[in-house]
Amino acid sequence: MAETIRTIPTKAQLMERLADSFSGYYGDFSLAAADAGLSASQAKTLGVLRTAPASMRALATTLACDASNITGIVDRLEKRELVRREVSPTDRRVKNVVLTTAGEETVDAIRARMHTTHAALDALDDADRAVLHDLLGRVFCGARGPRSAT
Amino acid sequence: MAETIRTIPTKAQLMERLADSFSGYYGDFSLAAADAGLSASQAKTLGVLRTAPASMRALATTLACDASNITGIVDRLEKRELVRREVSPTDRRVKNVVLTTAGEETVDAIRARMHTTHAALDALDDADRAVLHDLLGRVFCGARGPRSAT
DNA sequence: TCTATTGCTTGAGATGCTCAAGCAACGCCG
DNA sequence: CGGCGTTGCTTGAGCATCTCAAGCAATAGA
Repeated sequence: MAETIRTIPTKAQLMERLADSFSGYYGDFSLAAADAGLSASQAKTLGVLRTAPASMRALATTLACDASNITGIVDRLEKRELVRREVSPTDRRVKNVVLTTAGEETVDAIRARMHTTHAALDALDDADRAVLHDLLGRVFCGARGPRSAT
Repeated sequence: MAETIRTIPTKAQLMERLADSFSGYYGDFSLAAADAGLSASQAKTLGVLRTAPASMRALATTLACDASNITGIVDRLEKRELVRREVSPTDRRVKNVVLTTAGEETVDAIRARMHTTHAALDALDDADRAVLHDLLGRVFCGARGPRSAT
């Protein structure tokens, strides 16, 4: 990989870049979701569940909205059999929302249809992709940096 | 900066990381917007306008939604004097939406209140921030890579 | 047990969103 | 010039999303 020369961005520039990036990603995402006949909120919810099942409460926290909101979204997803409510065995108040097989396929199909994002990622080489994956993990997922060979 | 060792993520892993990252960003963003008394859509619209004024049509394209949708959002933003409609001098059909000073301050205030994101960015050093800024630009803004010193 | 808390749902009211329809301004072409 | 298709925005209908307040069932703690 080449040594690169960059100017250091200010914090405000970086925030603006994040906002622009998010805007671009979200546009691509919601168009892909619409292709699958889903709203952005529904697709976002499916996406969260792709990693692991979650309770209604956990979904509300992750999506930063009121729990009553999740009730309606999950109602509609359940009606389409993309998702299933399962009463928690350890706490009968809790309902765990689980993706059905059709639900998993839908998430994958939506991600596959994000043509703009895919094309952009294709323009990166493996090393850049690795760096991006790592940096995003550290910023948004609280991951530690990779092993350092200093 | 240290030489680092990373494993190469698959495309699917990278897509999932992007989804998680934007989920995290969106949560932080919409909480900050709510602090300012704005919905996520309203705040997103203001954010787009922070870079430059745009016509209703351009906003609809950028936000990947119907133009009639923008009418309502801009109506409400205008009612709060965060935004102004200006008839284009070159095409009287077109209305350019421009941020007021209060609007600019609101965007900046929202970005400043994104504590989770700020804290995460603070954990990066300057070099990492530069790399992140560059990679996001190449993926989502169609920017070319930085000058290479290979 | 009694009580406070937690997880989910319901209903009301505002906003977001898409579609179809409509008006005004533009552009082109005869 | 005059006609005519196109474009930019708005309106209205209909449903989804979202917040808030209220309510019920199950849990946890005293």
